[in-house]
Amino acid sequence: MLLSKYLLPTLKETPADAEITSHKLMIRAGMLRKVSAGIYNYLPLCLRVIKKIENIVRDEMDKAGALELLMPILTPAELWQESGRWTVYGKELMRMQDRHENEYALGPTHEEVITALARNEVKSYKQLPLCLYQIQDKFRDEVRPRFGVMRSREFIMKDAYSFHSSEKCLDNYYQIMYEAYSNIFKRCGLRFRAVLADSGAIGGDNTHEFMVLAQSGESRVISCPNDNCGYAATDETAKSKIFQPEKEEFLELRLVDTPSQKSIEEVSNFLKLPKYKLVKTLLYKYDDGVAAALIRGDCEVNEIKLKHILNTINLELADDKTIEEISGCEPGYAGPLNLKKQIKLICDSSLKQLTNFVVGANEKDKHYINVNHQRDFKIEKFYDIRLANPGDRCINCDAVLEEYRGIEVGQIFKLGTKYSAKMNAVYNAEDGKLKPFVMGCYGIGITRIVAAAIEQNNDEKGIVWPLNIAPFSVIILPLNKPNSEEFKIAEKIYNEIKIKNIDVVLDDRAVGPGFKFKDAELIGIPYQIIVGAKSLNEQSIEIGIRKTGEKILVKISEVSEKIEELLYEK
RNA sequence: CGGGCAGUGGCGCAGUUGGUAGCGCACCUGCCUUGGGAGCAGGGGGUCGCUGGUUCAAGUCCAGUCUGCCCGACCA
Repeated sequence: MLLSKYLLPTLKETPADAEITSHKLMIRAGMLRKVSAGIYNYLPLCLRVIKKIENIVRDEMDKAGALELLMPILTPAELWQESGRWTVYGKELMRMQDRHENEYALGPTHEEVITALARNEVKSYKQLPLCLYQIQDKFRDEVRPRFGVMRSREFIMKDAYSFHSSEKCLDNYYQIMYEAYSNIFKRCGLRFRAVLADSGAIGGDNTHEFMVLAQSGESRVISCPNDNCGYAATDETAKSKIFQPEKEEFLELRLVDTPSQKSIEEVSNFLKLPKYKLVKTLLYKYDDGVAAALIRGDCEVNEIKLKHILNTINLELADDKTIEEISGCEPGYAGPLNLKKQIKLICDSSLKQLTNFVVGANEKDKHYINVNHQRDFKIEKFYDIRLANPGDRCINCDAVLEEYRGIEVGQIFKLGTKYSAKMNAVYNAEDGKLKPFVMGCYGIGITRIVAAAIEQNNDEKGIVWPLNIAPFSVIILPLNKPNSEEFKIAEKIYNEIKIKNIDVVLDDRAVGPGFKFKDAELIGIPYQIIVGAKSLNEQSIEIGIRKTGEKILVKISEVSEKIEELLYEK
């Protein structure tokens, strides 16, 4: 490839609306241009990276026995209605009508389409297991697209779906996919962790997210530093152990004045009691009802966990009016005793050991002290609704948990029969009976990998591509003007390397050396072949290594050999 | 959806009390230069987001509207 014929609009200045490193660099390096909010042109340099990643993904998917196919982007509403997601998916689903006013959605994921395909085409257990995948544009109408391709409304995703005749077979294949995913991210040169996660709108029980470690990541992961344990989970899912106070002898329940003391902080200071001796009562509205979540004062409620327990997707803290209706008093004094209306109590297990604690009295400016559950109010069951935090202890090995931030680049799910049962996707089992497919699904955000790779691999000069996903492996920089001696040698080296099937680009533009160096560094090509007068006297050129800044002097006659050595032996 | 900010050549920005739309980068032509975004000379490119209003006169003032960005809420 000749750079003079390439579209490479690099910028000296950082665009005003880019916030994170990868977004800035993708724009400056001439990879990305915005078309509309969360919608982008991927310029040629970017597409080369995308294709490299796609090919790694294809290779690993094929090795895992998956078959590539291509489904439509435009999908009919009926399929989404069958699964129930036409309503459940909410506003993120991009919807549209055709001229006959039939409704469609631009696919954000393809469980429905693939399940409908399998329902029609896969009839027998003999055809199972089967895994199909595609690499395709996906649409999600994000509330707030941001950070360039990190959170965009149209993006490229690899989505795979597997069909099995038993849970056991799915478990087995899930493990194969786990390995395939690990290989993919390793080959892309990413530092990542697989963590336990919540399954969100796609559904299913068991799921791992693959997180690329980065400060700019939008996800928070709680992990165990003990390598033998390896526990790691997103903050939505993470469990932990916390400090448990000694049980005390029950003291007499008392109503005390706490004038204008509402928050845990205030009441704790006022009564001179540690926060863990207080119990928070939070009222939540969900679907048509209200529930009270009880948790120790030094802990926070994890709303995702609470959603699962209440089996709802709509959950929000109750407004002041609702609080008054339930507790009979203004917000700040709600408690489990004497509630005006009986509602469901969801009690966190942090209360289990707790004795003689404080709760709101459902009366203005009053709290109860020396409250004990079972004596003063009944708790039928304890749940885990607590947000895990770094500093808590690991549930497996008791080590102190850590926290880091990550970019989610992939997720694998066990769906079970969630979709096949609803959509009546059945096959003939060995015993002659009709059974719904047991399914799994597996996604990778291809374009998000591009951004994640840049987040992890950059310096003050620009991008530093991992070799396997670099748009070009080698860039040749003749430092003199066209038709000079340097240019002729550079062209010769270019032709030599090109026939070896190496991705090489020749910077044959009629610009100064500084310009060429800056661009080569900005776009992050791993190896530069520098052809300049300085070393030419000695019949040598320099090979610059982007990552280290190191320069190796090599005889002109040995350049292509040396390049091969660098590319294939490292 | 709530709060804040902003829309002026491709990009980054300036434009004062209303009075001929400017600068840097990029682009084009020529000369010159080639180990770190060089220099000189010349040049092209704009209905100042849109609609309406005030005014002799609006990028500038007023009203409305659209779009974008940031924070929050939300989120495979």
